[in-house]
Amino acid sequence: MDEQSRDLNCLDCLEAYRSFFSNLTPENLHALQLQKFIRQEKKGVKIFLEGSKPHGVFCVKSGRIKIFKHGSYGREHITRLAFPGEFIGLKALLSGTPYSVSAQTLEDSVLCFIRKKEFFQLTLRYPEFTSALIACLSKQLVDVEDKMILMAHKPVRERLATTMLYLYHKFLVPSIPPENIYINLTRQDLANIVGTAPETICRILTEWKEKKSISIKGRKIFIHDTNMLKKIAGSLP
Amino acid sequence: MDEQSRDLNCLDCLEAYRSFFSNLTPENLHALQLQKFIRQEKKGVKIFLEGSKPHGVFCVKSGRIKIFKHGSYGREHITRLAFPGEFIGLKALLSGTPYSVSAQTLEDSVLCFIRKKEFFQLTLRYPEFTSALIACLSKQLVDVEDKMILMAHKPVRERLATTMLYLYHKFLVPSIPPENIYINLTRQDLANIVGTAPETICRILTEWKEKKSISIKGRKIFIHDTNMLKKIAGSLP
DNA sequence: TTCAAAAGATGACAAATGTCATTGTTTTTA
DNA sequence: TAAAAACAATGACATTTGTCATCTTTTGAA
Repeated sequence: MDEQSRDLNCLDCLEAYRSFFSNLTPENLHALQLQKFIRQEKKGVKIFLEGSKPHGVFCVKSGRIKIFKHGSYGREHITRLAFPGEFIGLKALLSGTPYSVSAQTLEDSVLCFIRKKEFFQLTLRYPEFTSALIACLSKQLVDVEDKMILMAHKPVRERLATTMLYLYHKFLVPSIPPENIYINLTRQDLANIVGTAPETICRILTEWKEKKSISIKGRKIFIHDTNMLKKIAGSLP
Repeated sequence: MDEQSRDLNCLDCLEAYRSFFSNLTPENLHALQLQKFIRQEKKGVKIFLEGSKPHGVFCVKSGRIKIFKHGSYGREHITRLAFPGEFIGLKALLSGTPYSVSAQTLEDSVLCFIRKKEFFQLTLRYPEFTSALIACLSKQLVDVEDKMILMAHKPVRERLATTMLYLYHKFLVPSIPPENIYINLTRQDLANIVGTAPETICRILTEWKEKKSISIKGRKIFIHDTNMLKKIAGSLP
């Protein structure tokens, strides 16, 4: 941990409206606020490794984090990207098992860290905190099951469309007009999310580009026609 | 609910050693025992439907239950099979959302039912019950993520090998010698778990049969050489 | 700003999987 | 137990996706 301080407020994270913290009462939040450490990291830094033991839980303050598993033949399987306001390493901490995944920054990022001991004190002291945790885990379970079905039962094109729509919404920020939002991931990372080869990603993207549904500037992917993607994803008739 | 009684003991379910209940104290178990209803169902009966609201949680006493989602074109995506000692509908109850899946018996089955109100009273009265729930959900999350990676990043042959090994272990019962254990599912159901067409299942099974690693009697699949399957599944070198 | 290294795009071909049709067998139900 | 219905197996062929090679463009570090 390169730098530690306590000068960022948890209320800032609340602004990341998708946060788990939006379930918490101000009292819970204040308790959390007193307990946390700040960790600033450059792009490409590993936060923790598959197999190691968690000593607490992280919350993303800014930046994006890649959560992944090493597969055979040096392949990488990305299980999710973590955005501001989201927990990292919650599962491992709660189940009392080593990390089942690794985490690495995709860009310069700031993380908050709450130590194991203080985290569990919070669960003991604030029952609503525990309820929020259970609701959060159940919700995650529903989401992962949906993703599992998507991966198991749909062709690559459909998986990519669904993934890009999902990412698009995650990248959306109120302060930036939607048409300026872009997905900024390597083709390899996209392939590692969708479960295919980077060449296949390129081909499908080129096809959609020719249909003017998206445009591509280097690594950046701009989405113009979400309805077209929704049709392919099967969420529109 | 066709029949209701209270004459089955939760300790019986403990014998289903894989049960969540093995995490519970005798006191918790006794409390549960007093609260539950019994529901006996024939093969093929729907226990609940995707989109409906949960009024409690089920626990499988005997039989096997198919948990699935309806997809496009009348397809069916099986997310899991529930065996004796396992909960059904826990996610939905805990997250306070409608069922995200449907449940249907694969054979004549007996289920226990604990009503919502009594279930949440248990969580309030017994903190260890809540901890067990959180650990259970976290564990499930790890499992589903593994399954997601399997489905997203592995070819059908590997997915089928992994699935069959998993099912084989689930079907194992101490009272029956392992060589008499068989997987008893339609090719369609297997395909709906693995995410492929039933024809593809048939072809791979025939291939393995010719290699003497399995044998097939009608619908029943006997596994002779688990190591060969483990090799294909990638869990052996 | 420049340049090396990394990443993107694309063609050619191979392999895996899906679809449809047909036939024989097992399972279910009356 | 017999007939009907559902299921399993298999061939032929279409489609999708993966792999390898090559060339171009972008990115990031000096």
